[in-house]
Amino acid sequence: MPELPEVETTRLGLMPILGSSVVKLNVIQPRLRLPIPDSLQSIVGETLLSLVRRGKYLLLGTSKGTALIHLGMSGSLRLTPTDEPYRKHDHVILVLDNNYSLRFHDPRRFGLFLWLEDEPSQHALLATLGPEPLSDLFTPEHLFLLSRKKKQAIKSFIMDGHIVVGVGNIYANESLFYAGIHPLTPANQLSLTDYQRLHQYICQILATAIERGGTTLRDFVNSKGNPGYFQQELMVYGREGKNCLNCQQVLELVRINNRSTVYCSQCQPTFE
DNA sequence: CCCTGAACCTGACCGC
DNA sequence: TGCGGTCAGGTTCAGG
Repeated sequence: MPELPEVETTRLGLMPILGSSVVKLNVIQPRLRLPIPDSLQSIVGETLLSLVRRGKYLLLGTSKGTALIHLGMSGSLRLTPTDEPYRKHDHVILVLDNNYSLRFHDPRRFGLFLWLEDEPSQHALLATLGPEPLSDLFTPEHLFLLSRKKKQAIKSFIMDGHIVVGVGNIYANESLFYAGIHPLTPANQLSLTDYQRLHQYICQILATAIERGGTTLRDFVNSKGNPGYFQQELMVYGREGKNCLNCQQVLELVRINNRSTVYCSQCQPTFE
């Protein structure tokens, strides 16, 4: 389930673990996207000091090093009573000193659970990431300048974590719909004005989703206050073949970089 | 360098 | 009930 809002919601829900110590580590399945390193044993005995999000990564800090965690497509982190039975696909268990355990669960195993001894921001997986979408470093000008030599589809461009982190498939679809931009538009064909609009909706949709604590965009209202945008579900994602909630046009489905892409041919007109 | 498609995995669902 | 195909919220990497 995890897009950036879910990762942030996970982080906030786990903040109570800070201050507790790890009394035991149990690695049941070390084969994730990258193997869980033996050095993760170093976390045993450590007090959990910080929990920070960078893009869709979570960084669990101790005085000796940092656990770098990614939930992939199907991962989750839960705090459970230590005596609760394991579930299938519980791969990593941090037993804490307060009768609770932190459990990393990930059926598809596209996630990560690494241990970094050095400055985390220097790690290869983090060093080249783009700005946080809800930070001052993410601006319309940033998108505009980086896009000038890119003829790839705008949807691929905003989903590239080296351009901006945290825009996953759902929110890429939704942002482009609200901005009225066809997802196949070459990135270098959009104007600064287009990027101002797109930037605004990326920020607004992510912030709203975080406020709501998850994926759904219940009651999301766009900046124009369009009453047609007040509804219970996503506007386009997963709605191919149904009517556009803004204009009733049947929503189209295309694949862009192997990802389902849904759009309204009337609200998101084809680029020229 | 740019870009696309495949790859990594398991599970849910759908049609036969 | 089972089988095969397709799809799923992420990211990296080979190859054109």
